[in-house]
Amino acid sequence: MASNALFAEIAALSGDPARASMLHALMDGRALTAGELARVAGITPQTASGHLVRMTAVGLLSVEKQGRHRYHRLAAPSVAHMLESIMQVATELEPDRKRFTVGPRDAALRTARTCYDHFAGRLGVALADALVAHGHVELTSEAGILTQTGIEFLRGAGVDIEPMLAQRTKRSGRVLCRPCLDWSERRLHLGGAVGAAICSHSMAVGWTRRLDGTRAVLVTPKGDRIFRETFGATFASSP
Amino acid sequence: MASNALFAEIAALSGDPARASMLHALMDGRALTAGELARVAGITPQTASGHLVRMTAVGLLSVEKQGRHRYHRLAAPSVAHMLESIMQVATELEPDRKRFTVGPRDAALRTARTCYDHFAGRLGVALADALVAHGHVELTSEAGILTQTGIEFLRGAGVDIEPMLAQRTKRSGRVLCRPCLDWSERRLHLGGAVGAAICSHSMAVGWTRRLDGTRAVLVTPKGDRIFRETFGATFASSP
DNA sequence: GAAATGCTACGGCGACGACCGAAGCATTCG
DNA sequence: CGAATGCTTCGGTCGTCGCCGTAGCATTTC
Repeated sequence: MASNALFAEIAALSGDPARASMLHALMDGRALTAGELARVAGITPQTASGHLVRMTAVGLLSVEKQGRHRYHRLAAPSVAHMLESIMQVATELEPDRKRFTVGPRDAALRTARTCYDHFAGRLGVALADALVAHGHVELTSEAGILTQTGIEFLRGAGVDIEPMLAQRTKRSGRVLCRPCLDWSERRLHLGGAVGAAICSHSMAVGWTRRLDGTRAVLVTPKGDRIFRETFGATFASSP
Repeated sequence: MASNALFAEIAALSGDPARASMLHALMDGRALTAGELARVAGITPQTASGHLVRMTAVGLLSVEKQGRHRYHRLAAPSVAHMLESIMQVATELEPDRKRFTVGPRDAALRTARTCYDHFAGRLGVALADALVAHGHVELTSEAGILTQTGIEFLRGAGVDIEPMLAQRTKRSGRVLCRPCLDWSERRLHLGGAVGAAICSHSMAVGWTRRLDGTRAVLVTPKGDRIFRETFGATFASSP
């Protein structure tokens, strides 16, 4: 197989601490500037620029020029999925040293955050649990499906699922979706197209909004009511 | 998040050409000796030993001592899944230079091989296609499910699916499974517990057997008949 | 017991690459 | 038009790591 070199290059690009920090910061699906990424990684802009050029050249990142800024984002969902899977291995191999350092910022991240294109943290897990409990979704570590009642439920909640219905399998009338292991909660939550649809709709109608410049997500009072009353999800904003 | 260092270390370990070769060779789920892995990677045993110690220390590999040999294998399915996901990114980013160099060995690999614990290559794709065509499996790039008729079909074919039935979701009576993108065929095939069950059963009853010391798989005449007549899979042993 | 095999620890060499300072291009603002 | 901002390119330094040769330990074989 000739692609061994490319495989190694991709893994090596992900394997430098500074680049890993940048990729991690990009995992919420937003586009960040080179300066922001440099700050996240704790390196100078020159060094960050070099890293970004390399990752873009290989195709891990895509760049969009806007004024004097250059916005970088993950080039494809498969890249996000790869980072997830590496993170999952890291989570499994993590020794028992206390799991994650606790800080104010981390607290917000654990409460609710985005994971590339869907919700994670306690919010993501709570929503997934609620959907499973009501029979709207079935979920295992290998795969998930949105049931017929789930399709109707989401449609009723205003979440646009038409694109997903187009790709659903003929016989089932159900939409397959992807499970995603949350690294802070160590629980499954809802990824894939279904999770993305819920997340983007929540942002669009103001159930949630992004917090400053991080992956953290704020649940608005309106969203809190919807999630509790309509979705039936119970989660506390503080652990 | 404190696990950034571990994330980077895991990716870096996968990112060296020699180590990548070894991990790749281990992706069929078998356990190989340090010497075999050294030969695969094209390095001396001393160097390979160093690599293996490091990967084992972190937890990517597990070792089993047997006489004067030390057998190394991937430590967990999540590691195989991670390697798959990196390979998928590599496949997507591969420039148009002709896909894979053709050689006698490669031809056998493209016909039928194992992918950690299930079938890949034309055999894997053909089996997945046939199961989908008969309504036994539904498959998208995000997830897959084994339908009720699929459960009965596999049971009738003698494939042990009891362990999977134990983890199936209550309401559906269906077993979720994992899709896996084949890097040579660029098509989905059947991974996860369902794919593993089919593969191990095929090996056990002699429908297939491993070819010398590689990932390549030979379909026996008996297996060829079963796959064609019972599964309804059509695939040619030469492209 | 001695030789052979498989693997691992040690030491040194060589190269790749991560990093920053200085300098140069684009873009925006006053 | 200058000044400021954001980013990139270039040169040079330094640390890390992949590699092998030698040597040493375990296990098997004769």
